[in-house]
Amino acid sequence: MKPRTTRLSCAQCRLRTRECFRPFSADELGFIESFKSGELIADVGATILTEGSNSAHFYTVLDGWVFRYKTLTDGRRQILNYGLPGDLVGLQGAVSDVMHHSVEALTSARLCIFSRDALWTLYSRFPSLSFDVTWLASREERLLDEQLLTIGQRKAEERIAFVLLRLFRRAQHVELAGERSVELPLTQQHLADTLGFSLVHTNKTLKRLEARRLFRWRGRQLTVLDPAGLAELAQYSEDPAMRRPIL
Amino acid sequence: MKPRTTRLSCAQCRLRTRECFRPFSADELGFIESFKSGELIADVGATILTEGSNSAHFYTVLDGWVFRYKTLTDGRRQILNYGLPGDLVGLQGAVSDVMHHSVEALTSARLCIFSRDALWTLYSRFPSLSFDVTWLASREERLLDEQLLTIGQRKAEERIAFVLLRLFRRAQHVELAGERSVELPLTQQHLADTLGFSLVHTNKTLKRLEARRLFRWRGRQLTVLDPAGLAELAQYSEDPAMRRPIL
DNA sequence: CGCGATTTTGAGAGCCGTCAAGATACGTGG
DNA sequence: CCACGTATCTTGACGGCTCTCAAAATCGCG
Repeated sequence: MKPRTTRLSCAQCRLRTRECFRPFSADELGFIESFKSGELIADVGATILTEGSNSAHFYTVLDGWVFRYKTLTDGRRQILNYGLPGDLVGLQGAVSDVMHHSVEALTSARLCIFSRDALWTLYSRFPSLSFDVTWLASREERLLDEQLLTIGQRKAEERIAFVLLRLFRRAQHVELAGERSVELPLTQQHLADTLGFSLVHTNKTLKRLEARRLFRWRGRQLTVLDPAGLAELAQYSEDPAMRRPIL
Repeated sequence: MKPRTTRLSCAQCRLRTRECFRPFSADELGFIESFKSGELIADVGATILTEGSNSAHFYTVLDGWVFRYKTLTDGRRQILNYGLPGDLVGLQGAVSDVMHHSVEALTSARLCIFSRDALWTLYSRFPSLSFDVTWLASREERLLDEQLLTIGQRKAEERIAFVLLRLFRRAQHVELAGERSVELPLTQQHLADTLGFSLVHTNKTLKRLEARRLFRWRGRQLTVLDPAGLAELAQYSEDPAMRRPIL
């Protein structure tokens, strides 16, 4: 009988069984297995990667939520994006030398650790996985493009509608959300720092939208009451569900 | 608006001789050569890629400036980033299926055409070039992160300082700018759509900065009078010059 | 029950958008 | 070479969106 390890083999990884991820060959799984150098458990608020440092690792989120952010010297903080299970974080630091943003755990989180040095081996031996990495980078870019459009051009109510609906759909896709509701681990301060608004203005806009019965957000529970209305307000276009890669 | 195509060997490509790009092996050059399926000449204002379409190609900018943008249904436009010689555009459409942004020529431009189908061959046969593609995607992500911080958190004067200095440095890096000045092909409307400001407010802020003698922008010529002052205002950190890849 | 974190609400100030009009630059045809 | 039209830039006035400051209410947790 095998000794019980703290880490699951990739083939048994509960994440991979979810419908939203593409299946992998035994070869691929074997390599990823060897590529993986452990798991990281991060408590709420723990800093996973720090801007300006050069990390030896990058990660796949296995469990929980994290977020990427940048700050200015006087403390202003911009949240760039959120990481949910299946998302890759820290690739940028692995490809270039220095991290240009920080990553923090929004909930307690479990991450799969990859060594940066091993990335080159992946590229030389597994074209399919290399392509996956590029796919993931390209998806991140798309999310950033959308966020830039949101912050640059959408008005307050549209911004909130867009960001909440986007997070809801992303959570749904990885089976973290039900048909109408999701447990959102954000505070209004997080949302404000995502939108580029002050906390006060975020709160007032949120209340106005709730009064319009588009959604209800109490405690950690976000309930989407009128998905179509939200989508119309935000000019949110649903993207076709497809099975995506994961490292 | 009608595209013409020509052909030029990659080994002789004048872009590659510039110091800012990494050297390539004969093998790599040979493959890129076969990978290249022609050149596209785009006139000022020509649309190179369209959001929602699925393009069969992606491109490297050889000459001129282009920009990526997204729009809302009522015409609001967010410029996401600019493409200068050496930059890759349209990779996202090649990796996923549909383009999620549009690309337009800011000046008349010449682009190297790559067939999307050939991307897979590149990944299976040239790990080094695959890694380059990922490097380029990661660099684009970094620029978007910065822009998100700029639009979300920086104030009007800081935003303009940051964007102008960033464009100036990028142009310098590819030898499009001199020690103190560059020919910027943007209108104030482009800048406004980049910053998320109205044209009027952009103009007034621009005048205020010129009055502080940080730069002068007359006609198409931008002259940086006080780089250190600009950098401090914008909290712009120079990144070390390094030789970067190009496809 | 008490404390810190988070949320909520009000008031006043200021940044930024819209509207409008004029000025300047540039290309084209007469 | 000038006239004219279009694109771009500039400036002023005014309204509104968003910020800051402040304080109270609520929640989460030991």
